[in-house]
Amino acid sequence: MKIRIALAEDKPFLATSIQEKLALFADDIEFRFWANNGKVMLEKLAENHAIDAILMDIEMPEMDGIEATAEIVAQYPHIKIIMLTVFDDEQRIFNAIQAGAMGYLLKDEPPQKLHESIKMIMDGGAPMSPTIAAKSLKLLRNPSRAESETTGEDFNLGKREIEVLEHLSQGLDYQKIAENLFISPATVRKHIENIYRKLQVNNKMRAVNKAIRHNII
Amino acid sequence: MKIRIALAEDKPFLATSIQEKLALFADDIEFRFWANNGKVMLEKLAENHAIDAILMDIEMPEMDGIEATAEIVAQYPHIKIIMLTVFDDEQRIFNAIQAGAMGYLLKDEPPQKLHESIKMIMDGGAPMSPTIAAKSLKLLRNPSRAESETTGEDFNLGKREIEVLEHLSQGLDYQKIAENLFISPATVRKHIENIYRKLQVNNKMRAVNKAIRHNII
DNA sequence: GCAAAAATACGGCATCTGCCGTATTGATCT
DNA sequence: AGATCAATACGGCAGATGCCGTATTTTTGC
Repeated sequence: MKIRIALAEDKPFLATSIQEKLALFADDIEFRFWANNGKVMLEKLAENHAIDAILMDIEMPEMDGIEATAEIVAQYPHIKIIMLTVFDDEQRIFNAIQAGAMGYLLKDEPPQKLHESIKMIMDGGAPMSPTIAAKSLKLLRNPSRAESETTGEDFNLGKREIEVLEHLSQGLDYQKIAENLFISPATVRKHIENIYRKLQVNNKMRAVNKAIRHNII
Repeated sequence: MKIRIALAEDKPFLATSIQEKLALFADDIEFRFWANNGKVMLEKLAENHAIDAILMDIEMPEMDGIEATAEIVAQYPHIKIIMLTVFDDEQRIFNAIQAGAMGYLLKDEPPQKLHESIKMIMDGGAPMSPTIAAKSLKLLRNPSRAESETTGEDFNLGKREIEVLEHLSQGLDYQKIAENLFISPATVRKHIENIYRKLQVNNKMRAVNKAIRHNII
C-alpha cells in the first residue's frame, strides 16, 4: 500500500518543489492534495481524511502549522504530521512537539531524506533534522527553558568563547579548561575577560546564567 | 583532521565488531582506544583526553555508561558521547540524555549509519535511531514521565543553606549575600563550606548545578 | 529541661578569579 | 597588500574563594 501524503504550504513555489521531490518516489508515495493554509487543510480533511501523513509548513496565513497540527491530532489521531520549516528555534520546536507533530524537518532536505523521513514516520519513528534533534534534547535536559521567551541575541561570541563557556558551566577551573582545550591558562583567562565584556557580566556564574537564558549554551 | 574515537564496551566480541565497522571509514575516523567499563574509560581519559567522541555502551560492570557519561561531561565537556544499547526503554533514554549524551543508537546499526552518526555529532547534531527519537519526543510531551533517577535526594540541606544556594546561583559574592540575609560574610562562607560537604562538590558552579539537577533550587 | 542540630561568627592561608596592559600569529575580507 | 578580527600568550595586582580550625548563640526534638 502506498503512503498517502497531503501538503500544507502557503508559498506555491515551495509547494511545487516539494511535490516534485515526492514524485521521485511514486512507487512508495501517493501525493493526494495540497492546501495553502491550515484552515484549508482542515476543510479538505473534513471531506477526505484517508491520508497517512501530512507535511506541514509552520508559517502560514489564516491558521499556522502549529494550530493546525493540534486540531488535526485531536480530530484524526491516525494521521502523522511532519513539520517543515526554515526556522529552528527552540520555542517553535517545542510548540510543534506539544501540538503532536512526530517529525520536524528543515525545508532544504534533499529528496532522498524526505523519502526516508516519510517511511520512518510511518514506521513509528520520528524523523528530525540533526540540528533539530540536538535542540529537542536540549529542551529535554532543561524543561524550564520551554516556557521562557528566548531573545536570540548572540552577543557576537566566538566559537572558542562558547566552548570556554560550556566548560565554565561544568564548574571547571581555568587550569582544567586549559588542559581540555589544549591552550594556556592565560588564554582561557583572556577568553573569559572577553566573554564578560561581551555579555556585560563580571563573574562566571552570571556569564553562565546569561548564556543559558539566551540559548548560547 | 580525523575524528578521534574511543569505545567503552564490556563484551569483547561487540567491541571488536564495532572497531571493524569503524575501520571501514579510516579516512575520516581514527580509532584511539577501547575500555571495558566506565571506570577504565575514565582512567584512560585521565592519561589522554585528546578524543573527539566516545561510543558508550550503557550496560557495563563496575561503572555503567550513564554514570560514566555524567562524569565525562563534568570533566571533559568537549567530548561528545553517543550511547549504544540494545534496550530502548524511556527511563534509560531519559537518564542518558540527562547525563549529557548527545546521541543514542541501537547496537545493530549498519556501519554506514554509525559513520553518519559520528559525523553528525561532530557537526553539532544529535544522531538517534528512529524509535529512540520517537520516545524522546514522547518524553518531551509528557514531562511527568521524565523522572530522573537522581531526583529526590535532599542531602539534608538546611533552610538557610538553600537560601544561600539561591543567592549563589544569581552570581552574588559573599559580601552581597551576607547583606541580603542580614548575616556576616563569615557565616555565608561557613554555610557554603557545609553545602560543599553535603553535596560533595568544591566550588559554587558545581554546587548550583547539582542543586538544580536535584530540584533543590 | 536537655541534648542535638542549625545558625551564627572570627582568623589564617594558599589558591583562584577578575581586571589591567601588552603582544604575536593566523585567518578572513576587502 | 593591507586591514581586521579571532585566537593565542604572558605578567602583575587586588580581592574573592576554598579550606582549615575554633567558638558562641539559637532553635528544635524528645
